[in-house]
Amino acid sequence: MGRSAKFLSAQFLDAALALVAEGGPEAVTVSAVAGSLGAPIGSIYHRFASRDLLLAKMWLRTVESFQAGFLEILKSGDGLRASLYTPSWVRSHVNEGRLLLLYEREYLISGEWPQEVRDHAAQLSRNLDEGFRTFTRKLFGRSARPALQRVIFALVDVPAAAVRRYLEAGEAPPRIIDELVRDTYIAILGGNP
Amino acid sequence: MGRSAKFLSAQFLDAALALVAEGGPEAVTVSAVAGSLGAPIGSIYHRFASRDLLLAKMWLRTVESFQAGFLEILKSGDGLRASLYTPSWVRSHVNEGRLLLLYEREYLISGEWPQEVRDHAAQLSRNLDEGFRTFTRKLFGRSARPALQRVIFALVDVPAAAVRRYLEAGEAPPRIIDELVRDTYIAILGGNP
DNA sequence: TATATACTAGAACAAAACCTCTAAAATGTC
DNA sequence: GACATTTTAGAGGTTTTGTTCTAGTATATA
Repeated sequence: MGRSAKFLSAQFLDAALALVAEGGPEAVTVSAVAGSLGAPIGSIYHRFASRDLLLAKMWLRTVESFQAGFLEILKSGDGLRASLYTPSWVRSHVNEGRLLLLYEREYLISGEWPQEVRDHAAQLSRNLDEGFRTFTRKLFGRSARPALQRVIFALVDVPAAAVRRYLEAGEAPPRIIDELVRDTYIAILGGNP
Repeated sequence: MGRSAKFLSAQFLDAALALVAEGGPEAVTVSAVAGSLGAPIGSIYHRFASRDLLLAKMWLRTVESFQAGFLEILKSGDGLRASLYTPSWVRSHVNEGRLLLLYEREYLISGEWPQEVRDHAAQLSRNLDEGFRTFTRKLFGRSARPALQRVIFALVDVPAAAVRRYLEAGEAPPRIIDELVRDTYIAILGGNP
């Protein structure tokens, strides 16, 4: 049933990820991806209709990987642990961390997104929203909007901020930032009904 | 002493800034900058040796503008007010905020930086470091490294994080984030000798 | 007014990007 | 072994980019 593949889709995504992490989105040219695997350009277009679709798939795969672990903790209701998930995850996923935290999504995939990608992204976004909303309800009772903003700040924005400058420098985030994230979490969400 | 200028350097920088803010660094093509002013390409190269230099000058001008106000407050010793400077500045400088907070510097100007730019950037960086160090000494006595990290977290990283998601969405940061930044500041640096 | 000078104007060029397209290679099924 | 199908292979087209270069234009000063 046909020739067996020499290069898998995942390999192209991995190569693209490494290129983004090292040189930013514009380093991910189709020929650079091919070149870093020793693969021909044709093999990439055989699997991905366009460069944009390759980047989008890479982005979705990475977000999904991050969110899976994050949502699991969030659903357990342990907010403090959820806030520490980002530093922890980033330490074992440096390239992925650089992709998600250093580059704007709209900028990574310019122009119109393919429908398939839009749907997947929308679903991931819904899952995350849902997770935050139920967590917020659990913590504050009825989810008033300022409450949700506090939660997102403490669980997403602050951990990302703590980690970003180290990712930019290409270093692993030091242990001290866990303290900072924890202290901030307690200040923002700690003393709550 | 020669023909009077129809287009000033600052106009090119302004146009480039608007383009970055709207479409990211890759939207800043030389012809796009020229086009948005109705200027010929030659006029740009008459003032800037290369596209990279244009972007670098734009970046330096923006950083300098931000830092001037920030350092003034920092020198006064009012850390809380310094932490609220970022949200405030960003509200009145949306494009500049997007430039500084959304795009990695190394990525904006790819490759080697011209010497002149490196010197200027190094000086700005020294000024900022110096400001943080004296502030930290004032607050903690001898500047131990973890103390400096706390200061940078509370004064730079957290305010930037609070603001970033609104800049990405193209909105002005709401007032509530000032509360969050303030609460975090107090938690991280508030109860100190 | 004449001239030197600062600037505008944009055509032209080389490099690089994305993508297409044709041909060949390799493998499972009859 | 022959065929159908999947995949590799990469040369070539089109578009866009940064940059150069030559020619022309307008102005301050003498």
